Amino acid sequence: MKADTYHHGNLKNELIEKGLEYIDRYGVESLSMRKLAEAVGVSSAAPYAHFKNKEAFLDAVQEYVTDKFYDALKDAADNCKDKIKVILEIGKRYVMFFHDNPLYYHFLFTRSNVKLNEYPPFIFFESVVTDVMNNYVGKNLDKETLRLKTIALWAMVHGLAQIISIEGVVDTDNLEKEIEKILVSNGA
Amino acid sequence: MKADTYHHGNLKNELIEKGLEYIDRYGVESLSMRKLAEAVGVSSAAPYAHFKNKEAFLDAVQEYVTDKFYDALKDAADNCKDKIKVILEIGKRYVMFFHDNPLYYHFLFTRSNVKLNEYPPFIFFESVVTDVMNNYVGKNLDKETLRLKTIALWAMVHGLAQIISIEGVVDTDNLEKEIEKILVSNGA
DNA sequence: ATGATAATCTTGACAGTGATAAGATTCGAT
DNA sequence: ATCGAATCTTATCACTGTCAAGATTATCAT
Repeated sequence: MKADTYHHGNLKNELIEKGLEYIDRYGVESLSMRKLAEAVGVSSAAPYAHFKNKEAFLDAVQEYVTDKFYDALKDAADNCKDKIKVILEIGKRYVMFFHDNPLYYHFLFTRSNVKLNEYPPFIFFESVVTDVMNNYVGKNLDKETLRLKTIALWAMVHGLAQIISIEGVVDTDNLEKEIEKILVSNGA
Repeated sequence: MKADTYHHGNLKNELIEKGLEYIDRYGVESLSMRKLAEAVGVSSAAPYAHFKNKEAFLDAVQEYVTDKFYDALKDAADNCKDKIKVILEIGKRYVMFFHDNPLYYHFLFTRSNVKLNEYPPFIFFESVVTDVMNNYVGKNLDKETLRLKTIALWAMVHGLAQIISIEGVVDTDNLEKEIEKILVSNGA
């Protein structure tokens, strides 16, 4: 082997990104470590120097996508001047994120290692809801009610994301407006 | 081979039921056609007389579970005398169905062949919502609003099922009561 | 009943998969 | 420059989905 290429140099990251590309295009099921290794130009056992097994590799990709997802929600919140509408904007971005990358949804939420209470996007969402409810909406809700409200909102947005991104119930003409209508009509 | 056992007799159904058992216990990922064949007492290629491939087999199992799911929702509606509360009761049963069998959820909704508009449980749900809104709740909603309302309700219940069954946000002490509170606080 | 045809099941094989062990190559700190 | 650690290759294993060929049984017209 040539000295130049024996050590790849950036294998770990490149595997993650190539893996995500595959998942986005073909879904997790059709992803194999060997094909991935070949696509990156490395032998089939090389990835196992960086990841204990396929499961651990997928965990890493999942974390990578979760970061993107989190950033998207945060960006939606940051770019919303009217604080009253911030929950709605996050909800729209949530749905659109998976609408743009339908295969992400299954990949992210099919893997059973998500504990919502420790899930950064949810924690962020909860803090926003709390903030908005306490400081911008008149009502002063108690902790319990606030939590139930948060869960209900998250559930609706989450369910909506699946329905729209994967099962195509809503026609895509005016998708964002349509999403808004649905969310608003149910307390977002 | 002994004459008595060469023809299994009920292989197709038994494969489906054994397969479901596996999925319920260990998840789809760890299900292999060969193990399944062995568990049922048949050679590894036998299943392919009944199913074109693994995909087609899983489709059959999925249909089988979907029927159970549909029956559960229908049963919840039938056993509810107070028509005003029927949506709530369906929602509770929906969530509980997957709470009792968490691995069903991923199996059912991970497979990307569900089109909500042709999905019997959803069609049933939509008809119930329409009926209740038109005949038991005072409001006379137009078709468009009704449809958005239905989608929002379904999305919330659907999202809630995932959150509760898999991600364990709500403690299980008074689960049904808790679900009720969440749904009621958001228009169910 | 007999025989033909179809349905069902077995055996044996193939390529592809995740994973590991043993060894080769290179990097980095000393 | 050297030695240990990190990284990569080669070879191999058990397992998987699936198919082709043939064996066995069921079905049904005659």
